[in-house]
This record gives sequence, C-alpha cells and structure tokens, in this order.
Amino acid sequence: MSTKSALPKPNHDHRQCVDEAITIATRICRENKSRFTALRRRVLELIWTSHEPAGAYEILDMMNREGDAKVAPMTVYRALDFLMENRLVHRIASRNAYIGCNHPEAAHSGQFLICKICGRVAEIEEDAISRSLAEGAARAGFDSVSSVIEIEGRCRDCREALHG
Amino acid sequence: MSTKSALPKPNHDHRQCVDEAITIATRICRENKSRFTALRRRVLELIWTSHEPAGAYEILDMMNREGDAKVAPMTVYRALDFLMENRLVHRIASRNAYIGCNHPEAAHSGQFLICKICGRVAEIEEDAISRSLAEGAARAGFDSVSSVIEIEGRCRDCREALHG
DNA sequence: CTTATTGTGTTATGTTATAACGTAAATAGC
DNA sequence: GCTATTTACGTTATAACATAACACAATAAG
Repeated sequence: MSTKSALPKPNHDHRQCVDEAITIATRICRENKSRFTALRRRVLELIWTSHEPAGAYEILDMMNREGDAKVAPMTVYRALDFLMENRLVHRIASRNAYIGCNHPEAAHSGQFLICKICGRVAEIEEDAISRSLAEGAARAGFDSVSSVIEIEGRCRDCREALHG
Repeated sequence: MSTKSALPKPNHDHRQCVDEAITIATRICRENKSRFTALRRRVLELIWTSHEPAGAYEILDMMNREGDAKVAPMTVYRALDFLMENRLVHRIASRNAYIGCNHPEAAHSGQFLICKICGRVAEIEEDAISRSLAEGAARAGFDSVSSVIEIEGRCRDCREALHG
C-alpha cells in the first residue's frame, strides 16, 4: 500500500537526503565499530528513497527488482535490526514499517508525525512531550523506559492543498 | 507469550472488572444502537480476563478451547473491530494486541503504560500529554487527529518487588 | 595462519490480518 | 405478520509481517 504522496514536494532533491543519511551512517558505524556492509547500506538507501515509511517486504521487493542476486525476507529483517540497533532507522509500530532517522547521535525514542493523506512521516523531538509523558507515567507510579509516540493527522502541505 | 504477572495482585477479584466492563458495554451499545451480540460479549469478556493485552489468536484459542462451536480468525477480528468502533477495546500497536477500555464514554486516543516485567497495561488520560502532543505537532505545521501513545517501563508493583 | 566472531544464504515456519463470498438472523417498512 | 433490507456470522483462502535454525563465507583478533 505504497500511498504515493498526493503532493510531491516541489524542488526537493531527494538524493541529498539519501547521501546525507549514508554519510552520517558511515560515521556512526565507524564510531560504533559496527560493520556498515554493502547490504546494510543498500537497505538504508532504499529506506531513504522516500519519506514514507517502507515495509520490510517493500524493501525486499525493491531489492529483488534490481538485477542483483535475490534476497530473502530474513536478510532484510537482519539489516533492519542492525540499522535500528545503530539508531539509523526507526520502526513505526502503527504501520509495521521502517523509516530513516536523521539524527542517530543521541539515544531517543522518536516522536513521529504521520500524514494520513500523503503517508509521509516526520520525526520531531519535543522535550515538552517527553517530559509530560514521564510525568504522566510517574503519577501512576510507573517507571518509564521507552515509548512509542505516533501522531496521525495532516501535514502542512496536505492541509494547505486542501484549503486550495 | 502470555507473560503471566510476576506479581499477581493481592485480593483483586478480577471478575469485578469483567462484570463492570460488560455492564458498561451493554449500556454503551444500547446508546450507540449497536448490537452487543453473544459473540461480541464473549470476546470482550475474554479480553477482560486479564490486564495484559490479548492477541487476536490468543482470544481465538480461548474461544476454541471451550466446548463451544469453533470460530475462525475472521470472527475474532470482526468482533474486535466492532468493539474498537464502540471504544470498548483499544489496540496496542507495539504488541499487536488488544485491551479493554474502562471509560469508553468520551472519544480518546488512549495513553498506555506497558510493564515490561509483568506485561500488564494501564490506561491513563493526561491532559498535559495530549496538550504537549498537539502543541509539538502544531509547531511542525501538523494538524493532529489521533495518536498512538505507548509507554514501556516498570509498573509500581514490579518496581517495588525488585527493591525487595 | 589459525581461530573466533560476525555476517549472509537458505529453507522452513510462525504470527498477525484481511478478502471474498455465502448463509442466517435481526430489523424496518409495509 | 410478511417481505425486503440490512447486519452479523460462517467458511475458505490468502495476504502481510516476522522469526527459527542451520550451513557457509567473510572478516577480525590473536
């Protein structure tokens, strides 16, 4: 269900996003002494080819549509696990899909804005949200460790498009 | 993976929860002019037999372990859809599981506290959280409609049990 | 160079969810 | 009450998402 963006971004050269992501990933993996193999790199590139989260089997299909040797689901899931461990990718639980992370430096559970119209996902990092979550949990005597925050709605572009 | 509670609640007569849930559901469905059939009622009862979210196939198994006529997955999923539409059940996206809702009156996207130790889930409703989410989204030009908020950590009981 | 570790290939299978179509039961309109 | 219509449920099949287990290859560590 690769909901294509209803409103393709004007002049946004997307390859920049990919390139930047790969550059960052290369550095992060070096720092982490993790091996950023060709396979893992390819999966990360494919994830970054759009700002819509990609399902594991979508990634699989993209890989297998290329001339390359065919891969099995396991292979993709292993690469995703690696990328998540290195914080280069987040899983969007409400969609069973995966999206690139542009700031893998600090540990963070992401906060995601998912547009119901174009399907694109943006990540934000609001201290106020983190704080209110921790406080709300604490009020219930709960010791918060991590969290899944996924907000569905309409992104600016789609909303403006609707208004005409 | 029915993680049994590491710390079973002391004197908490659980049937009360179920009874209360059924009473509320009966009223809500009457108000909504929704048909609270025996099947749907049974599914809701089974969900409420624990405070751990139940998977659809767990519910299925519980139903089929009884003497009753066997049901198919579709049947369970249909009942779950009905219960969710009537706000009697929430889906926990990070677990692919379903949990009863004890205050289906008002529309609300739930905020859930999921204990990693005992597996129990509590629902909270903190205005501060809702507000910070809406504000954080708005700052990104995003028009928030609903949200998935699932906080993982340690519940009070399990934390106290660890401290000895 | 040898050994240990890590990554990948491969096959099989487990788990979660939905599509499509038919029948039965309830409700609405007469 | 009888009929038409809608809603619920049964049934079969299949889609979509994810992991287990084991063999072999590539790399790193000693």
